[in-house]
Amino acid sequence: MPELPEVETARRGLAPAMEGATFTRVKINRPNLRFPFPDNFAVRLENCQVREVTRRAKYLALYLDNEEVLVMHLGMSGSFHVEKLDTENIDGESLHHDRDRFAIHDHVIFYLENGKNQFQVTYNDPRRFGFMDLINSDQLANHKYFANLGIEPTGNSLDGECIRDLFTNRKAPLKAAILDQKLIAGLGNIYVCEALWQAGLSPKRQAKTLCTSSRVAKIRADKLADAIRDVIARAIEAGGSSLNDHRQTDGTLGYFQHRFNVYDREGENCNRKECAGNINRIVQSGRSTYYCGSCQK
DNA sequence: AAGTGAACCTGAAGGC
DNA sequence: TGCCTTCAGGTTCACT
Repeated sequence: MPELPEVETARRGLAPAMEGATFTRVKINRPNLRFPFPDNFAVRLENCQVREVTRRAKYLALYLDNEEVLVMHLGMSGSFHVEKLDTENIDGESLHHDRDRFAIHDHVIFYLENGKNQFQVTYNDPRRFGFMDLINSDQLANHKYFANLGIEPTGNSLDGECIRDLFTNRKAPLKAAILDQKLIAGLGNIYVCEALWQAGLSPKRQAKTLCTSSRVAKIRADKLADAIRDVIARAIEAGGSSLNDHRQTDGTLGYFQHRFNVYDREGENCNRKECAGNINRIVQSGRSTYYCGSCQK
């Protein structure tokens, strides 16, 4: 699931429960996710206080008071569920309708308290492509997870000039270039398709075609940068997209999926006003690309 | 070096 | 009803 907006949504759900709170107990229900848990994972966390819950690209990084950082990636199907444990809601009528059914995939349970409240944070991940690791904070920036990450598509730093720098001499299709985490970090298959539609650019066009000195190339690069920032910002605002089981940490659904213009809309009409085309599905680098062949050039 | 496709794992959906 | 195939939000590794 989780592309940058979903991870940011998870971060915003975790922060109120975890920042300033201390791990009282950590329970792992299997020896590994995508990778084995680091040695003594639970013991190293217990009694640590969380200073800050941060996000970089699709990674969550929780800074702890012992100078370690809990790094977590949600893979394809990871999600968190936060429950406040209080006297009136001992058994927490969960908003997760199918929690029981998926409880076998509750691989990690964090218990925390902040002197006032107690929280249970459950990590669920059916496909187990996610992972967790503990890294010293002074090694974080140079760690393999983070060292090669590209620019963050949030804020205003990603602009047309930046895209032209990144895509210079790139022969790969534009779709593949935008998906490359070493160039721009955080976009996944859905939001790449959406951003390309919004910019009116074909996913099949070579990335370097936005880098010529022509006026039209510069305009295209500007439009693409604007579209990427806008799609990501709107998706974060909407609480991410909920496909299948994906929910926000309080169990409610994100709703950005109701605004998809191309993703998973094969055969349907293009949503652009003056466009009479419909949405095609092709496979690029082994993954589905959805786009309008009429208005994306 | 850069680009492509398979692999990792489980569940849902569709065809027969 | 069941069995089979295909596909899914990500990343990494092996290969051209």
